Amino acid sequence: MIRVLVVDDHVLIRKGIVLLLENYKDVEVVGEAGDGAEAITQAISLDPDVILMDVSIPNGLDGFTATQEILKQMSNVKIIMLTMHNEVAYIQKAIAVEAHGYILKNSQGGVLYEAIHAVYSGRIYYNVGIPKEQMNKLFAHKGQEDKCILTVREQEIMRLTVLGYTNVQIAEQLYISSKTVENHKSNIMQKLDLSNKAELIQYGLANNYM
Amino acid sequence: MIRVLVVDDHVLIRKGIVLLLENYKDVEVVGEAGDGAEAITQAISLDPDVILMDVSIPNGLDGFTATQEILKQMSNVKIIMLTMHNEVAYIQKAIAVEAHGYILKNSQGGVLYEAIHAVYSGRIYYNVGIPKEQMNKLFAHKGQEDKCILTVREQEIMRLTVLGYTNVQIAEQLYISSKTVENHKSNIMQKLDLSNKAELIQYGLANNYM
DNA sequence: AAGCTAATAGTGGAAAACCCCTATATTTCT
DNA sequence: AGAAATATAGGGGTTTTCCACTATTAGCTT
Repeated sequence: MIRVLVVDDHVLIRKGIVLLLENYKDVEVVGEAGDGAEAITQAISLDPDVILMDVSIPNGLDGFTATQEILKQMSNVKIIMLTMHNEVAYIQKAIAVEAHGYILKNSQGGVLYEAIHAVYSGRIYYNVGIPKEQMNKLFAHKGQEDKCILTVREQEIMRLTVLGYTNVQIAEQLYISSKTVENHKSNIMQKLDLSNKAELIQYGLANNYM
Repeated sequence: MIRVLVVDDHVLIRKGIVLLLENYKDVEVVGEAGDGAEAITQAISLDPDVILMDVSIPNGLDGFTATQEILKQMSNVKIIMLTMHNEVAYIQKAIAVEAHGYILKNSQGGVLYEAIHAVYSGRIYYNVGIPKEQMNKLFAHKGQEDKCILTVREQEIMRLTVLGYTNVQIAEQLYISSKTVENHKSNIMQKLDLSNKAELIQYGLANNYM
């Protein structure tokens, strides 16, 4: 029996996935979580074999950060990232936090089952829509590129910027000064070598910061 | 028995929803579709009682457009929009295309069942996280805004705006003055009853002006 | 202890956006 | 022919960005 914890902020989707998993006789859903913080406490108290972790869960603590936290405290659990996006930036991030699996929400149901079995028996299972050579390159460059990736705060700024909020509106939402927002923005631009706002927005859109 | 068609591009989520629905004895899932075009053909051939329609389905034909098309050809079917976003612009759009229901993916499972029953028996079911007065205003303004369709030029301005270009950059691309761009923008905002840039951008993103 | 990074906040000036108007030529609808 | 919609452009004033700096604090790393 593989004991699974399901993490997704959308109740409907989470319940759906749980039902889907309950079809399999050797899989048991032992718990559910709706955000990153809950995921961490549930992981510790339930000690599941596998965690299905949605990437874009709310309340600051995203799926990657939660994954990192959990793996820091529990070395035995296997974590599969679950997302709608097959953007390279996400996959890179998943590799960086050493997630054991990565599958897309528009996979067939069988893929989910396969992934659970694969990571449970110690394998790495990345089912993504990008060429194998590129995947290998990503794994090879592991460790290098977590320095060219945005911090959690920067990601949040990026997201809100893409959504068209002004610096002042972003500042209000995050309880910081609009000047700080400005600074984060220019740091992001420097990190990603972007030279104007349009490029920033388009990078954000391409990498699904929405 | 209420015959339901489920439309969502993410296979995993779709299967999950189907399983969720199959728990209810008076609901029968008669079909599934993964994009707008498929939704339309399935709707016509299966003649379901209720369609659960995800908003952000790919391949150009989004959930709203598909809904409009289907309702144009079949007056009896009830359509519930299903989305992650409770943005006003989305809800407005749902009202404009005369969807019978609108629920969020992070609703409880029971909400889905309630919604299906409500629309099946002829009621309107909008379960959204915004105040009632605002909802009423949105419904009151209905009819005004289905003629509020953007002109070709306005759509172009919208697209470039969403992509983060400044007024001057847009002006250069279209060989017009930046003042004209400004005017188009404010016309768009007036037409769509949007009060700031963030709403404009989010409307644009929601409606795939990218 | 020294150094690094992330997050915070500021100054000050130039550029751009935003807002509320007016105005004109063209096309399209009635 | 007259009215309405579309696309164009500008004036003038207020607010916001953008840019190039400086600076402080907290939390790591070595």
